[in-house]
Amino acid sequence: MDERYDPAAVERSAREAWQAANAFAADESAPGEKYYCLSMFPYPSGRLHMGHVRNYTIGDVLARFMRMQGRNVLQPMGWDAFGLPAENAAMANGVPPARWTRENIAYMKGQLQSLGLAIDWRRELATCDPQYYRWNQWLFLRMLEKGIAYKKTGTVNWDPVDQTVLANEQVIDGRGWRTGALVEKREIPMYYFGITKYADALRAALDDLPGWPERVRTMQANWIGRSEGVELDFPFADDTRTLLGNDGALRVFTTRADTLFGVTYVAVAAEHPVALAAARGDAQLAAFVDECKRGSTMEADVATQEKRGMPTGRHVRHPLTGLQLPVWVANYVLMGYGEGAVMAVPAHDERDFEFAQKYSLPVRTVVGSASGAYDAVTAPWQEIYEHPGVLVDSQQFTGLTSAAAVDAIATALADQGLGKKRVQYRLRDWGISRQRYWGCPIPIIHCARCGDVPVPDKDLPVRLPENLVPDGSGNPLAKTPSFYQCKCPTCGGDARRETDTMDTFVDSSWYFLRFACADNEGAMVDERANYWLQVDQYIGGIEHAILHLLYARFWTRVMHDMGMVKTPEPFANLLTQGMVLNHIFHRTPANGRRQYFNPADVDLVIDPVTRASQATLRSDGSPVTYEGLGTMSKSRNNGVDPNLLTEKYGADTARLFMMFTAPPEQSLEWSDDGVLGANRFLRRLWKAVYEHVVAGAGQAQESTSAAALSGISGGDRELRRIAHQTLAKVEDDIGRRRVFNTAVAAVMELLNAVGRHTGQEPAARAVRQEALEIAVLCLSPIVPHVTHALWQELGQTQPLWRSLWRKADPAALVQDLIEVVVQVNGKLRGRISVPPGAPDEELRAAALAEESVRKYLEGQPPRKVIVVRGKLVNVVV
RNA sequence: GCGAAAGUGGCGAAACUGGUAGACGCGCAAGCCUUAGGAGCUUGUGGGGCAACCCGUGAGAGUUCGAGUCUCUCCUUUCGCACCA
Repeated sequence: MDERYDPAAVERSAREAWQAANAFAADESAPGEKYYCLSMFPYPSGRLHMGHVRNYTIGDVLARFMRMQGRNVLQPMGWDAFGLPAENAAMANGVPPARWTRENIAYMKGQLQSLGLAIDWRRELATCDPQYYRWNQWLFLRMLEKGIAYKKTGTVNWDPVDQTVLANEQVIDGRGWRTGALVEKREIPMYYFGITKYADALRAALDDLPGWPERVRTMQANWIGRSEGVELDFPFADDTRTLLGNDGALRVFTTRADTLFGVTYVAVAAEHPVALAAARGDAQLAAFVDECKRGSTMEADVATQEKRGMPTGRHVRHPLTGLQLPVWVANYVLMGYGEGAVMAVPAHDERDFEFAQKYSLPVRTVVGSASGAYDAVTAPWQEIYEHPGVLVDSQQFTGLTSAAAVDAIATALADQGLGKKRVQYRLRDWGISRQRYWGCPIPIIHCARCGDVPVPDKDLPVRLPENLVPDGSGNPLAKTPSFYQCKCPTCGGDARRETDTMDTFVDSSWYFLRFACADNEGAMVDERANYWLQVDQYIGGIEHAILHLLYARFWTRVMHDMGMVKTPEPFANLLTQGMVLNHIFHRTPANGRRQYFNPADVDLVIDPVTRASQATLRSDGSPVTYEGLGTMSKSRNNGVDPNLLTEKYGADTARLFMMFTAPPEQSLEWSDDGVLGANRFLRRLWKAVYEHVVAGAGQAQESTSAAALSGISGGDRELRRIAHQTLAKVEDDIGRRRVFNTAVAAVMELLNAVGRHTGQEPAARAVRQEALEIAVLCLSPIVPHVTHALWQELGQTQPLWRSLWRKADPAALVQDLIEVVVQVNGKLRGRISVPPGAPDEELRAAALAEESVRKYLEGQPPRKVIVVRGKLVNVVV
């Protein structure tokens, strides 16, 4: 055995052994209960970052641990390979996105492999493979048939200079990111998935996901946003009905039907038909409506805008009082929610109040607090009262509580056919059309005679040409006749192929199903998906808490309803790992842009008393500004390249650092010293095994069976107890609690105990042999390479990756005497040693006999004595 | 604004069920060793005090024999959502 721990050699040989044995190939017919362990697949951006390393290490620890528990484990890996960055890189380098993407995949696969992940690479897939995305297209067509997918106009960000659609992240301060031109909103036809039909099912099923973090479930529930209310009609009081050509009423949705008698105006969104109709005869209004359409479609931007509006000149009648009310266009009303129109109650709604104040609209108070603290009758008009309460000035509903009034008013409206109770969701249908090149083509053909014709299944996949280079102006597919020119499948005439591609969230909504049967060319999924699904453990970043996870749940449910998979929910357990943080340093030169410096080049000193920080750039000795901790990112130059880390110390050190420094859900602070510490521990582990092995060289190996070790005593017995305690603790920490830092700490303690243990007689050697085996076994999911080597050095014939976890020997855990704490008035005053099963009376007597206790009793009997068996005795004096 | 989570040594953290606060590691200090290394080993390390002891988990109150843990009020930080009618 080498005296020195050489990570490069150790890791190479371990990986070769795994590869030669095809050690992590997952087989449906293998024994053991299945365990599907999945980390979110990466976007092939070019290189792995530390967030990936953390994500995949967590998954690998669980996958390897479960293997050792006898489970039949599947851990696959793939590539979320479509998307905008490839197009940007293509523009910058003049290389087709396909080539850029595939080169990145090849490089990053090498990086992943050097981390030693126990992955079944035979199942690898990339979403840009036609054999993958053909099934996107296929299911899209099935959804179209079922009416789950449909076409309607939607609003997009339009760059008038580049003549192209922009993603939200390409709009900066309302301007196009490349041209700086003011972005416009544009209505274009798009395809949608009817996820709102599933809103209630998706929301209700959140309660059946106990393995998901509470906060993710809350975020999803809020996103779906269920609210119960009343939809009601305000009949038009003028000729608007003929103008619109509809049944003659303005429909609104409200959750506060109890405030109906406080309505003083009705407000509609700029895109509302009433607004558009009114604008036709009113140039000023038309200009305002037009202005509202400009600007970003981002809701967060909309939210910060000042409230503005204009009267339409149109009027409606109050459904119950018949009073005439003006209709306003208001920029705070969203076309996409409810009916795109609201009944405005300035007295009881802050937004309506603000608007009414600005435009001098009347305020009518109709609810007061039940306690009388807020007197609705005498309340000044400058105040609003948003809480529920008791109704005033509301005809026959006066005196009812808000809750009762909602029901009574809804009934009254329903009787007249003017309204009914309804549930409204915040969630909107999922628009999947993207006017982009590098994505999955939407399989539709537009024919002048036959309309929008689905591509027949036999013609799938609609292949994306891979040789195009986008130039930033519009979608290259729309400029490639060989792609868009086609024949109509129905009439055979000349037709035009849809050039929009699908949102990349579609690609990632079902990849976990395809891993189960990635080689099946004849079907999207097969029975193997039912074997592996649900994913037993899904691991990924919190940034996917809403969209990806919700879309994946929706897609799985659609496939479930079509009878393609048995489970409606894809992920049984979810672990959201924390971010990887590092320090951020910058300088702002007088003339130029802020310049960021890598923390590796900066010395940081923080005064422990004043908290003042002093950061100095090493190269020039001058100060830089310290911004604090933040997520590792290219733009702030505070990333650490995983390659440098693995080249210097090896993958095991990187993995150990990640697992030891913080629990998986918490953010993790980068620390060079911490990495060094992890490496030091592995060297100590190596040395401990080395010294043990060398000292015993040439001797027969002592038996470490429980029977052989039953007669040991003293230090031997103590070490054996610690070893078996560690075994139990690590199993619990990894298997149940999902905390790895305390598992590592426990093994560190075990190794410290091994260091204190001496003796070369057979019994001592056997105990130490067993303790080292347990240490190596416990660490093996976390640092698989070095433990693979040490396991062999400890004389094991079965390779570690084939070995099973050991159960702690109950006999080893038994202690002759245990320490019990003695408190006086809850303060620690002493300790006594007693047999584990000692009765309360004995504990009480022993505690009272303690010198430290008698001192406080001063000859008096204690007021009270509390005995917690096996833990403590508290004497109250 | 709404919602959620979190505040513990010089630092990362531990304390899972109300029961010894600070395990484990980093850093630091002293000493030892040496093939002088990004090495290794030993010891110490919450604050105060010679000591007995006292004080200590963001602040303040409460429940309890006993509170980092439970309750209330407040402060701070982080994250998410954000004109959702």
